[in-house]
Amino acid sequence: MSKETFQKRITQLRTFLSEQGRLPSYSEMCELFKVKSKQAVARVVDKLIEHNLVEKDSAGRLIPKGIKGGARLVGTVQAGFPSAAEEELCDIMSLDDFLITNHVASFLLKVSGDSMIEAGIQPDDLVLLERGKQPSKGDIVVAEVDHEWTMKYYEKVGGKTVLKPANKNYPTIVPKEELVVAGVVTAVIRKYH
Amino acid sequence: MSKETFQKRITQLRTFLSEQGRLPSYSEMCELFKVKSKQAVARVVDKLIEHNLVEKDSAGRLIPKGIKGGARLVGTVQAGFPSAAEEELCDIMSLDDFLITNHVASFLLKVSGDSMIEAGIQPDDLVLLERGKQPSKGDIVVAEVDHEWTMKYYEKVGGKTVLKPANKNYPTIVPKEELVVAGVVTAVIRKYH
DNA sequence: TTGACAAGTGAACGATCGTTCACTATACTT
DNA sequence: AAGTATAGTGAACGATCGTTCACTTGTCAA
Repeated sequence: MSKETFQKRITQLRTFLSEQGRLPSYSEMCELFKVKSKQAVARVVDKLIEHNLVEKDSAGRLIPKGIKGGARLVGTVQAGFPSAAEEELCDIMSLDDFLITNHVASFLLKVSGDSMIEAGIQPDDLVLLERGKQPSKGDIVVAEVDHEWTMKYYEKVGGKTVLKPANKNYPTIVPKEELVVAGVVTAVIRKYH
Repeated sequence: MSKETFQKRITQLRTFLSEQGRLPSYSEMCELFKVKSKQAVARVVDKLIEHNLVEKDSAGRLIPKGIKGGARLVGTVQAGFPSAAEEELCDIMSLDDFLITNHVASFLLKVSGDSMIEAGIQPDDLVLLERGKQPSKGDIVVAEVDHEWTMKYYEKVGGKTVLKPANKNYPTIVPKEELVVAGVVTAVIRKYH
């Protein structure tokens, strides 16, 4: 099979996966690849496994691996875009898998206010929170302090926990009564429209 | 079936999905749910479809819908965390699906330099680019200008395209020879470690 | 206590699954 | 031109798929 044909079929699989949420069966791949025999498909699948794009479970069912839903990570802004030829070599990265390490404890909150603007967190950004994680000095946390919710830097001053904004127009918060850290910010996501 | 049992089973499905990359078959759900009959599973599936968590394709195979890999979107920072009781009601959002609208034309680049710092884009952030999209005034673009790659605001001054940084220490770029817009920034992603 | 509904059992169904067989067609090398 | 992999064909296989049957058990309200 030519390299171009193989790449085209990977794209077809990727499209099917993102549309159907699963990999096609062998018969479905026959239609997809315009071939009439499952044996032909089986050879393609073997090649996919060689390239670490899919896996097989114990019953022979296909599990997506390198072929998942994310975007290609291709380099840096300075280096610019790779040529079309290099593109295919790059890793596909699922943003879900990349950002979310603890599925059950992760939440998204929309940012309101500009108290963390100097940390590059703007109003209407989304922050990914991991609940129950122990915050370290300098982490950004979402906390309930004196019955109000806020997002700030988690800092220690003289053995006492304080919450520092990343905006010089706001004061550092020294909790009077109670400080409940609800979660640690593990990622920031901003989408442009 | 009690509400708690149902929620537990949704969690089991979600775990299976994120581990195996697919939804379990009816027999596998029998083991997963600790029941012995597929009829029992079929009723659970019907309930999942009612709640819009999964779909069935024409052949009866299950397609994940509301049950996908993302994180729960639960509100705003000001409002804080919902109570544990409310949590389950929230939408699960796949970050892949949310951020990436055009799979084949989307790429990730790592940001180098601080020329967009005032737009909340810091060094080592990731930007999601859509290649080939027509930029509008005010969009952030990655472009090759006079043989160098850079990320800037896309602006028009007197009918001519210029690239403005979001950092007052950098000058506006007026392209001398050529300006090639490689892609428009559609999202910014920052991960803390 | 009884009745009604929900949840689970166990067995059967045709359809499709992934695998494997022997064979043919195409492409490329020597 | 002959030889050799590579790619595709077509048919068969047992296993598992999702569906459906009649039936039993569990739960809660009247």
